[in-house]
Amino acid sequence: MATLATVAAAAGVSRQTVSNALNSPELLRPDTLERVQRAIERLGYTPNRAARNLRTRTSHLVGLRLEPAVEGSASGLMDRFLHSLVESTREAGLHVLLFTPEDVNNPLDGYDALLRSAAVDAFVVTDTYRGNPQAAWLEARQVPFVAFGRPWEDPQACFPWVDVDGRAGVRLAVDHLADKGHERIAWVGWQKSSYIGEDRRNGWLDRMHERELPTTRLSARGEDTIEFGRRAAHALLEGEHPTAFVCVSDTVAMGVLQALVDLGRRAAADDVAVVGFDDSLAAQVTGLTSVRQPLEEIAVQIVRLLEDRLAMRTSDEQNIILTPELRVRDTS
Amino acid sequence: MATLATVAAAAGVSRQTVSNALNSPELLRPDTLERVQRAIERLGYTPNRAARNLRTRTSHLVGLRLEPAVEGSASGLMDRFLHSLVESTREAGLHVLLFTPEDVNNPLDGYDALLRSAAVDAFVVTDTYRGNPQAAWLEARQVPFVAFGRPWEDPQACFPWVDVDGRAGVRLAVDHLADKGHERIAWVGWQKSSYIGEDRRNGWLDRMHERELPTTRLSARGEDTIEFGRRAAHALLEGEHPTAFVCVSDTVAMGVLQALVDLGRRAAADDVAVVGFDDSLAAQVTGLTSVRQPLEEIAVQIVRLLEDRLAMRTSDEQNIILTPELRVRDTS
DNA sequence: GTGAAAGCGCTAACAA
DNA sequence: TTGTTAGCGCTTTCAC
Repeated sequence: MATLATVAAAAGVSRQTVSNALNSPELLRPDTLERVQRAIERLGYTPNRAARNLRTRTSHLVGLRLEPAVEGSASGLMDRFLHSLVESTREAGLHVLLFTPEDVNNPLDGYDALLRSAAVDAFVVTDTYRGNPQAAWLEARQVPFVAFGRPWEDPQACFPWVDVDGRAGVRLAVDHLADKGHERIAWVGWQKSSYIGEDRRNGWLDRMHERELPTTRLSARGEDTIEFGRRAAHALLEGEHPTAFVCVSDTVAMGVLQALVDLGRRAAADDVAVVGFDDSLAAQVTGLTSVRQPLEEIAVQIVRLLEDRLAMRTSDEQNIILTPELRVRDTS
Repeated sequence: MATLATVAAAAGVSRQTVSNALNSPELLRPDTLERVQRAIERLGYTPNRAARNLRTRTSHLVGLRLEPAVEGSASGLMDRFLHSLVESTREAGLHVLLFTPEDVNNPLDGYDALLRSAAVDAFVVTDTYRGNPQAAWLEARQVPFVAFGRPWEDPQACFPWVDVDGRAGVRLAVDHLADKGHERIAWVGWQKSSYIGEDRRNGWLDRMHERELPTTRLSARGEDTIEFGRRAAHALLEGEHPTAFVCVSDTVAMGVLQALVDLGRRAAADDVAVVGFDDSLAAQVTGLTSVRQPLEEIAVQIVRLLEDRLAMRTSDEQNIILTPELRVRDTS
């Protein structure tokens, strides 16, 4: 395997000159540079990562803790997000290193070991929906990181994060349905304890009030399960006869769709309309209209903030909220 | 940050002794070992990865090239697989490093750079459905790797791989349906050019013949899209009136389900039964019976083979075929 | 603009 | 059983 020394010998220069050709090419005289570059090319030389890491005390690796996917939940956002993130990190000269905790219930598990062994330079923190002790922990240790998800329980918390404006997403959904003439638009959401759930629900409330549409007894709250969506839809349909449903998630929306099948009705623009949230594969495949998170853009912004942080630049705006878009399909 | 030297000084031993305490504890006298371990504990010492990597010429990193997820396709297996893989690698003291190619159409892109920079020790190759030039390329360079997916186009190819017995999976589906009394069981599959598609289809053929059930004009082939599934189901229902469909994928199965809705019929055990393949989130969420790939076990076996390979052990059996199971739900 | 020297933190080989 | 020496491949510093 070629090393700096090999290349230097081949090009008839010293090792440092080769190193400079790679890291500060502007220091070399053009002809020397080209001679070195040809030698590098010819020998297929690539700098050894371990040596470079040891010397520079960086790894160009970003850690990401993979949380267990929930079976039976429609979303599966991680796949799309991961791909975008790996793509963005590549363009920034970084790589993504995955890890899982030994103890899933300990939100800090796994971070410490990677950090102490200097295996990663930074983290991307994604599991912020349950609160983010990781963020506080990392912040306290001055570890560079960017969160996907904002610190709901502590809005004052000062660290870089990127999040989606769920509220705006649901507003889009309500507008879409109201524009189609729907007036009795129901909300099927998560429990009050969920910050994200309440944020999305507020989008529904906002717009319904702005458009002077009724909301009384048109809202249901429960778990993120199909079964809950189904039960909620049955109850709502029996009571206030909504003509449309906006759901906090695709999973819940799938339950609503099932309820309509139970009743021999169709989820469609001309009967009962249904809108989900996440634009999961299940939504794409069943023709469910859904709010789509801009995961690609989120990844780009996360990496941008990460680069700022790694370069010790303080970004002017280190909290970014992106607006989702509505993917209209058969069910609305 | 604590180093070997720090710990050695704290414990009153030499650096090498600390190193041995970590890597060959059996060499130390119990009391020395304990003294060193206490110092390690007290100082919160973890060996520096870069230094260790440089010295041992290993990184304990496994590269995985992330292929773009196909929008509109139901499967989304990668999420589940990745999680299992990361879990298994953790237990083996390895980590997963993700990368994407700059040029998606070049199946080799990305491997070379990681290899030459000694950034990874090995690869897990997953995109074998299009043939596997990567495998040949890696094999030629004696790079340790294990493939998820067998070398269909070159069964003689000699490298470690783990795959799922799609044929057996479909046999399970046919058995299940035939046991329920179905006789006219249709196949909706991929084009003849797909090895995986043909393998699965053979499972259908096998069992149908063994049970002396008809197959003539009960088979359709096409792309992996919902639209194809829908069209195929319409055509088959008009012609040979099948009472059940076995599909090569959940995506296609979703199309079949839509066709049934079009015709005002129900996908259910007592009307037209439908079985998919992959046990995607879409299947879980729509109640589609589906063949589930044992991704967790696949990951375990891949890591086992990887460890063998990295330890230069030649495994007795380096090709492993695992049998999927049937997840029975509402549609059958 | 180029080269020589030093050392990042670790482990393999050997000496004590 | 423990310690000493050397060096993995690179970059940083400083002299030329």
